[in-house]
Amino acid sequence: MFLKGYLPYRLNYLAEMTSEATRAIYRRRHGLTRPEWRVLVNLAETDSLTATELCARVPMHKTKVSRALSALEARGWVTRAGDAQDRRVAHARLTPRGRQAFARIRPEMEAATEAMLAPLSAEERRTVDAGLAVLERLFEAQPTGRRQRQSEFEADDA
Amino acid sequence: MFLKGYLPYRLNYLAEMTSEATRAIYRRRHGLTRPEWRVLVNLAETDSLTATELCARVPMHKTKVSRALSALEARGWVTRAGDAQDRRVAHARLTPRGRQAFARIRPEMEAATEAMLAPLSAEERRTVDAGLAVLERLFEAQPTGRRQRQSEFEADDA
DNA sequence: CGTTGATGGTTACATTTTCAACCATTATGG
DNA sequence: CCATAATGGTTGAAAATGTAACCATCAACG
Repeated sequence: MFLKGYLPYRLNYLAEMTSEATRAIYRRRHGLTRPEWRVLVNLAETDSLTATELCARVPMHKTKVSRALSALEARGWVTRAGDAQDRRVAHARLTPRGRQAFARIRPEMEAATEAMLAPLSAEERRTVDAGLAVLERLFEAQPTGRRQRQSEFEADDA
Repeated sequence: MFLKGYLPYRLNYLAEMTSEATRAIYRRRHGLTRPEWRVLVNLAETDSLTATELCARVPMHKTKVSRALSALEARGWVTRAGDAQDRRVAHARLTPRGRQAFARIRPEMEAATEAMLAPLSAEERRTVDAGLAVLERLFEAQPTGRRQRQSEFEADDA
């Protein structure tokens, strides 16, 4: 059969399934879009990041990052400060309220993920991890045919 | 670290990476959206399907399926015929031109996928397959917490 | 310096997707 | 039968995304 067993299909299906529970949390419960949530996570992990650094880390297209930052700023969760050396760049960082929000949401997200994976044994988790690691190495090792990052790539959740 | 190693993130990243090459084909070369391509695949595999059956197989939200069918019909690749028993349902099937189109596109899609996976050994492919199979079983076995299908779920490519 | 080209980031516009409401038809239950 | 609810499918408006163009600044080089 053409469809089943086809790799991009399988990955997209699983990505969607695993994202469902967490999306409900950041989206419905906290009114965040996916880019906003991802930017929030990355800002919480580091002290401050420019939009370009966020693009590389998130990873997402710069327009999404730009809009996510604007939305989070409007919400009072992020501030942006200009750079002294290079006046093109702006350093974004979480406000205290932003950090509090992240501290509230993060455990909900982790709990939802863990609940979803609860039925898996340690052995099974290793099997999953090994499979994904193979593909990750593939794209790490073979950047050919792949846009030089900052691409309009999309990745869900946290 | 919170972000890396997080399952939905990893799956989405890989889904996006593996979808990139095939998307360029159905989209740029053949002017199809993702829902249209997926509907095309499923209609090519079976003789005829109703929109509801497509929703279950694709799987995608019914509005996407509806619009994909309309687009393919406008393109002359699909026809829809009413049901004798139940006048709400319509059976969609590919026209000869639709089948020809699929026959043209399919090998391109398969070649792109195979080219992408070419660096992987048979052993590595088994590892990938085993990992994905674990997760697939998880969602097969545990339909709890998951909308009763026909959900607005999204899956890429073929 | 002045021109040219790259880079960081935003904005505008077209396309897609989501969400809810909707129509038509069929099932259900007094 | 009649009312109510459920189902198959479509549509419209709002939200999100993709794409390209754009502005400002900086870097390179004559």
